[in-house]
Amino acid sequence: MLEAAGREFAEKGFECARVRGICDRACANVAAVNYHFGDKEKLYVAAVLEAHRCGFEFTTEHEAITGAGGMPEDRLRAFIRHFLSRVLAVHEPDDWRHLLIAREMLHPTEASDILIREAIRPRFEQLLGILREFCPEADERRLWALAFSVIGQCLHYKMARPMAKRLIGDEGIEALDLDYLSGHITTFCLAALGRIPPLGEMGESRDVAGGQDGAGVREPVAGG
Amino acid sequence: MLEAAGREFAEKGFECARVRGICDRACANVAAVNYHFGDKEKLYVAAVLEAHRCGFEFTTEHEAITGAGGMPEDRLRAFIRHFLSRVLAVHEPDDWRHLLIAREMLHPTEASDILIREAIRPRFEQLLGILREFCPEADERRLWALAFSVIGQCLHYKMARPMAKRLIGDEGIEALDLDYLSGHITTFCLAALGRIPPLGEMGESRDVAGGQDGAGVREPVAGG
Amino acid sequence: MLEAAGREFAEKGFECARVRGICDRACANVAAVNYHFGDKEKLYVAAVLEAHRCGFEFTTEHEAITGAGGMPEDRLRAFIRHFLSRVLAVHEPDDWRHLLIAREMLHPTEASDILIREAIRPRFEQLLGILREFCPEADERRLWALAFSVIGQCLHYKMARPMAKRLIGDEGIEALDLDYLSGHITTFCLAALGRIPPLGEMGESRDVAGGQDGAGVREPVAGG
Amino acid sequence: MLEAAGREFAEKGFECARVRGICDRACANVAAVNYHFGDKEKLYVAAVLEAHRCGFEFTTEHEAITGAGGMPEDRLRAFIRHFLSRVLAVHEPDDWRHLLIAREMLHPTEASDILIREAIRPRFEQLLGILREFCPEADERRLWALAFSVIGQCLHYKMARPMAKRLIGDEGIEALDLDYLSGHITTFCLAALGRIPPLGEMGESRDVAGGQDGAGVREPVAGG
DNA sequence: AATGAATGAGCCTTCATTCAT
DNA sequence: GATGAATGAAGGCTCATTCAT
Repeated sequence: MLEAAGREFAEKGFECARVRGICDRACANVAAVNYHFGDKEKLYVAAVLEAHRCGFEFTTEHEAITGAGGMPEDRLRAFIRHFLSRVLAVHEPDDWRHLLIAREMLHPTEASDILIREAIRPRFEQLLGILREFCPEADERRLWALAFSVIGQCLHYKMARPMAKRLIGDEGIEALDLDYLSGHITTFCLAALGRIPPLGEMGESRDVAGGQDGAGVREPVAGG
Repeated sequence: MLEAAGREFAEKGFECARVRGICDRACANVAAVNYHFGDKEKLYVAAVLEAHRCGFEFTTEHEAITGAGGMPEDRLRAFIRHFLSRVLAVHEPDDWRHLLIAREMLHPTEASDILIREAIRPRFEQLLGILREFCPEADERRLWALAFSVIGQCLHYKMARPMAKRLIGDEGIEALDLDYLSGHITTFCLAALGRIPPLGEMGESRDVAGGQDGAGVREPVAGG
Repeated sequence: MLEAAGREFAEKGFECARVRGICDRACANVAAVNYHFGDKEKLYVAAVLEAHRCGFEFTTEHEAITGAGGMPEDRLRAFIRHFLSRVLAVHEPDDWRHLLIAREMLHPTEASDILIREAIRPRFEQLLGILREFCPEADERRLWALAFSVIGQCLHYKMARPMAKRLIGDEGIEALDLDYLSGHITTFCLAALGRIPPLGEMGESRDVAGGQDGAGVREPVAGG
Repeated sequence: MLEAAGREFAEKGFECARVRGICDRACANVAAVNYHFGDKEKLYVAAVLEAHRCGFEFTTEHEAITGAGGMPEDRLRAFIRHFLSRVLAVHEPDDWRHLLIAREMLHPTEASDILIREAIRPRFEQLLGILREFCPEADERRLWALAFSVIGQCLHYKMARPMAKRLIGDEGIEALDLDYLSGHITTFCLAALGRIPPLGEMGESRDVAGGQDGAGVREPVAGG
């Protein structure tokens, strides 16, 4: 039931989702949602919170990977890759959870409160923590801007994907896969942060000693 | 009328916008939209194209500013500032145009065709041109990724603003104003591209000799 | 519900019938028709088919009466009387069924397909069969014309009744009741077919030895 | 304008006719009908009366043809042929006048009053007069029934034509053209009235000495 | 005089919700 | 406890009519 609701809400949004559509997916009666959840809106909140549990698992898992015990570069690389993997997963057919959360980011509802508190803010703080290691004396505002620069680059592939697809074509989009993009964004950020030579300054022959995922930080970039 | 429609569509989206709501805003009869535009969908397209005219003016103006005759750094700085100024304008009360275009980016409709062709693609190509000056030997894919890194950082403040507001508070958001953000993003990108010293490597006392807009590229960043 | 719909459709036609009107008659909600039948058109088809069931019963009953085992004269007489009884019933207050079928005859819709196949064509073929006994060597075209002559005389009292009422007055119309008309039309046809002395040639005193229904074939006609 | 209105009303009926459709046909403004006629209904009446003028001409012409100075047989034959020619003309594309009048016969409106008085009743009385010559001693009721038998046979090809087309096919309908049908109906009636040998009693070789139109009364009918 | 613009009533349909079973 | 039937509110759209020009 929550599964069905989540899919419908993720695909069509709250307003355009039809309770009949949800009940059809769940092979349940039309009255079921009102019976079990009282209300379409309450069902939506329930679905978001269901999706959030996944986010919580993600956070936990995330911390295991990007947790405090490692080089900042590695932690940032892991963060970006992990975050990006979720972003790109949105458009896989059965991943309604992240799509639903994405909708919440654009149009927060009351369901967002708990979502932010338990899933999003922890990751955000974690990213701030990583960035603070790069720029220990940066003030809060700078850290925010840096964090949004990281997040923005990743999230863009979720938010503006349909438009991007029109700009560079289906093949173009597919060429920008997880490996390539996580490598690119990590490189971009680390270069900006001065931890690796900047892009555009050196040839494609730059050392590519690698990221955990083979799409390492130092892969060749555009030559200058 | 288009004004009213644009606001309603921008606020609520196509499906949830009510033609009655539009006509109320416009102090017109419910039948007015069908009389003047045929139906709700045609009105939507008309509103998007109306919004696009602004984008077209923007492009023209843009090219004057960021046109080929200057240093790549200056052109990129101008691009980012100009683009960001449009992005941040979205949430001003009477700027429904950019919000509507943002909706189109998430869910392209038939109205997007002309929008992309005449407004978005030219800007995109322009950005690619600027980036190509930084990385003359980069392949297409790299240029795309770079462009999306630039655009993503800017667009994030439109796309995820509600969520960001919850994360860092109203005051936090207001602190990230046009001057600060355009400076930050330009710095971030130029550093990544190796045209300025990277962030995080030097003190806040770095030379800030200036951008045209006073929020110069080389303003102090996070200290190291 | 079908009752209400049938009445409304019969009275006003498909386009002018109002689903609100139907639901009012049926003391049901406006949404009832869409709930039960999908939309107005499907309801119309359902109503026509409901009306058709009566036609089907009629056909069955009809065949029992006019079936092959009898003199052609008797079979034709029975056919005419039976057909005419249905025709004249149209204007009884609660007989929407035949009126609805009459509408279908003027403006066939998709509902007509089954109607023709199961109700109208069998009767038509039956009449052709009867006529063929009178004129065994007639070609198809002649039989069609004969059949339409029979049917046309009967149907006229349904089709053009309002006009006829204005021409000969209410009393005139009422004088042309089932007994009289079935007698007249049968006489007219049989005379034309040569089975009885023609009208206009003999006095009103002609033998009236009777039809099964008392309004026999050979009743006195116009004197000569 | 009346031309346009007449066509639209004839094709679609009063309710389904659209004043915009009428004005489009007439290349006039939407407000024209209300300006010139006050009202859709008043325009309808005007169109019917316009159509009636043709009926009046018809009556005049008719009387010239079927007028008192001739054999009753010839006058009846002329009446049937003339009437039938109008009936069959209904389905020609530009003959909206008769179609409009036909609509009035099914659903008389206030426009019918003058129509009946000046166009229909005279013809009806004329037919009664002809029939009275065949049956001089028949009472009024008998004459009415006879008249309706004549009219009904003719009118059937207007009223039930769509249904007939489905029963006997397009080719069947086309085989029943004016010559054939006027011959058939005249024969049928004259035989019923005893003025010619009945149908079904003699072979196809019967003498066909002719009607004015070559589709004479005595053409071969189905043999017996 | 004649028209383009605008209106309000009304129609069919959809949908979340409720009710009786 | 759970469901199929039914409801009323609301939405988009059409159309004859009116109004200001």
